[in-house]
Amino acid sequence: MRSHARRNYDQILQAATMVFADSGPDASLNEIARRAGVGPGTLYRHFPNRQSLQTAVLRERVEKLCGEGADLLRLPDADLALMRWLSSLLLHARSDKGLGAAALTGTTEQGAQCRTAIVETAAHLVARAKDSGTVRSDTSADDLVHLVAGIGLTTEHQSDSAQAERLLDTVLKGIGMLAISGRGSESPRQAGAATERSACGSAPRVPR
Amino acid sequence: MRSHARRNYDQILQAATMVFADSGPDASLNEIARRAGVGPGTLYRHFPNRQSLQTAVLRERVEKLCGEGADLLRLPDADLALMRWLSSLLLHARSDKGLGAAALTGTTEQGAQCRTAIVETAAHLVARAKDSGTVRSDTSADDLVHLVAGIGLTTEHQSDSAQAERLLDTVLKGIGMLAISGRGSESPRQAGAATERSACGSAPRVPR
DNA sequence: ACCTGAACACCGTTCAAGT
DNA sequence: ACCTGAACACCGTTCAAGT
Repeated sequence: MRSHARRNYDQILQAATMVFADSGPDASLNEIARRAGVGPGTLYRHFPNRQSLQTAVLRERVEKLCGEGADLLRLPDADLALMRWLSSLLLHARSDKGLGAAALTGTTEQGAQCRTAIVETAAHLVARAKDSGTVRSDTSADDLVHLVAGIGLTTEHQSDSAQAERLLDTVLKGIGMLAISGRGSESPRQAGAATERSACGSAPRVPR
Repeated sequence: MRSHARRNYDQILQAATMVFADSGPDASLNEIARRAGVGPGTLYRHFPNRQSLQTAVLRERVEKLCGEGADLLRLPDADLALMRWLSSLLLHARSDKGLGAAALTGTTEQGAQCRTAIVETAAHLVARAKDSGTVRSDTSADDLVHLVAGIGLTTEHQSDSAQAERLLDTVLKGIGMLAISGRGSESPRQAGAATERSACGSAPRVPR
């Protein structure tokens, strides 16, 4: 019978992934249960609250995101590494109509756990960018994650990510990156996250 | 009979103000109708959707906020004026558990109207801060409002506003304000929005 | 003509009844 | 002992029935 329960768990997770992708973080839990072919009680037994289901769906993505952060620590340019990772974090926050950002701002135990992993990854990249990069020493990793989550939330209804990337560039300038050239900068092309990313194309992110 | 309808309208608005303050932007519309002593249909007749009720509650506050922005245009220091107004905007966004920010990111006609008024006010202050202040010329008023709304959303569950103000300081630095002293700044007290505001105390914001 | 609340479909959540 | 879906209270929304 244990295998039956396990199968239910997997089906709920699979259904939740689909429904959250369709309808965003506030999707109906009953619909998820319906699509998984189980009763609502079964869903609640496996996932006591909405956020535990959200974070379960996001778990793999968050692990991948943190893994990418660890890889980027090997990149020679500390600033570039942090910049790239924050771009990925923004992509994560904006995924599935703000599901990533919603999980990041949650207050339950599962949400806090998810945020802790992300903030720790950010902290490593930030520390290195302070030491060998241009990032100001008073920069807080937790603040940075909150700012990116905020950008994700405020742009979550936009399908285009252009504005979100522009907002991230402003934040990057705010912590000392992107070579601010002072008042009334005339340079039409700042080396922002957007342009950096497209210029880099599909090149591997970590040198061997 | 028209006066009766008018009285209903006022009672709904008054009830909505109370309930939104208690329960935030997602408060139950039926409860608002109940507290106003009317049926749900009456509420829907006066306010066809949730956002029209939210913006009606916020209308006075938004007008006051825009009025404050117009007053601040008379302040000699253009940077300080923009800084103070963005502090007020953040306060607005965070009010009533994120009601202000929710109205700012909405997609209905009423929400767009509310946002337009705020972005226009921001645009005047930004333009002046570019001309006679330190704000970079590529700064967008719309982006700025989105950033503040994002900070409001990402900190809406926090009763303390300390982090929100810190995040705003980072954004201000990102647009060229707050006298960035370069990499690894050692100065423990940046002249941020938070400290500026408390240092100013209850002094009038506009000189005569 | 304008206003209204009973009624509908749906939601989140629980817990008595099953295996 | 573990699992479950019928049942409950509530939500947003509508529209036939009232004045």
